[in-house]
Amino acid sequence: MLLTTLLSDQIAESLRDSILDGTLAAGTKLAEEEIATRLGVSRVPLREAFRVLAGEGLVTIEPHRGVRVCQCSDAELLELFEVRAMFEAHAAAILATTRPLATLQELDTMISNMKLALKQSATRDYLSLAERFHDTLVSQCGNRLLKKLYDQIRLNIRRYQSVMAQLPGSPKQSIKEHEQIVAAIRAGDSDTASAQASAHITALVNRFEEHRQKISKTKAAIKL
Amino acid sequence: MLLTTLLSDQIAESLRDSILDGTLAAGTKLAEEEIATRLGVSRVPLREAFRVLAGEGLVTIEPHRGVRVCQCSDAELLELFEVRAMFEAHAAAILATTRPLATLQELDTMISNMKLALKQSATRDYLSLAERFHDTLVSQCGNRLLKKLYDQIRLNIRRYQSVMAQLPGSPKQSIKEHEQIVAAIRAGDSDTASAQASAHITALVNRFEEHRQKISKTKAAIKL
DNA sequence: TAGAATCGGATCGTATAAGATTTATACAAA
DNA sequence: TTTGTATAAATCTTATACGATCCGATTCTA
Repeated sequence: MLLTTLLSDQIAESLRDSILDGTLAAGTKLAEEEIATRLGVSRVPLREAFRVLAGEGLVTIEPHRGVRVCQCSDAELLELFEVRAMFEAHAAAILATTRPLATLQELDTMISNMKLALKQSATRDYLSLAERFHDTLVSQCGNRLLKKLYDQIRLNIRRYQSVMAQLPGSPKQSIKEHEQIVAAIRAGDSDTASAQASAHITALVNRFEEHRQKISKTKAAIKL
Repeated sequence: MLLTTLLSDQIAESLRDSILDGTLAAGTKLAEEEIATRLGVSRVPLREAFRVLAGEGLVTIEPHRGVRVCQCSDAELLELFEVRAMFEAHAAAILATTRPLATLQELDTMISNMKLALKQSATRDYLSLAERFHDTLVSQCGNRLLKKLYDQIRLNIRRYQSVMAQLPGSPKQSIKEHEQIVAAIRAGDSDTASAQASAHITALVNRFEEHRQKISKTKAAIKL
């Protein structure tokens, strides 16, 4: 059999997918024996895959206790978003100085399509486009290390995508924010571009915070 | 509570140290058999250690071809410094809003000691203090994820510390820059604090760039 | 009931072997 | 000399088995 990709990488990918889509929920224990037999692989590549996932911050390895899917607290989630805001703000600032025409057109097209999706109530397409918008921002800034670290952040955020998607958002306002970012980049205004990019994420976090407070109040009411 | 450390982690630490201090130079191949026997361990934990180091960006794993110490190009080194500048600028901006008294005093003390070390021509102490200054900046900003990613960046930069330390720098100017960062933080001026922190790194990069150009000119002259 | 000893289960590390891929070497052909 | 191919060697990858070690829980003891 011709093996082009390493088995350990295939295992990592498989487990990563399961963690990101929620099949393996936070806190789930990943028992070596069980998963090895389930995937039909041996312990050696599986343990290597665990190390990769641990490096990505998706699982934690506790010596002699096993591997668990990371449990991300609300505080850590906020830290995640703060770092994400920093990355996107920096990327936007760089783009405002380089102003690559192709990228700007690409961003314009995405915003147009977002408007279209919104008009057709295609929420799924809309969210997909929004995600691609932000990825493009960072991908095109020219710093590959920046992108690499950003991808790692996004990996962890993606686990909470379903939660974030259900927030009572205002798509119209969101689209406007995207347009403001692109406008600032096109104008070559680094400061404004980074400020807008940062504010865009902050707005998302604020909505999450409000939602979380409602939830905790509801829980408190139930307890009474 | 973790009573024992995993052998794979000990191996990773050992190899990491050797890479950082230059014992294992960039491009060196890390043959499984050879290193396993040299360290007196078996290959399973060694392979796990390789995965950890790969996640830290210190080695690259080429399927069926082995593991090599990463070769960092000049362009990648510049990217590294740009990202580092972003991190420190962001940390400084946060500190300017929180202004923790203890941290400010700590930074003051470090600068005093830097002046002292400079007066005594204790270059080693001076560089060590400068490094701690920057670490403190990021450690005290309150975002642990930020610090975690920053540490990873620093790990890679540390490999080139000996090169950077030999640059014809101006310690007096450097100390002045540190003072300006602290002053901006104390004044609660986020924008200035981040700008100063960023400029401080940019100054370092500029010195590196000038030095690199001299080197390449020298090499070109030799070839003629 | 509190603390110590014990036991089961899972993880960790080693050793060994077979399968797969790359690299080296030798040799023939252009 | 260069190019291409076939074989061999070396190394990496994966599988499997076994013992050692550690954690958690249960049981025993005072």
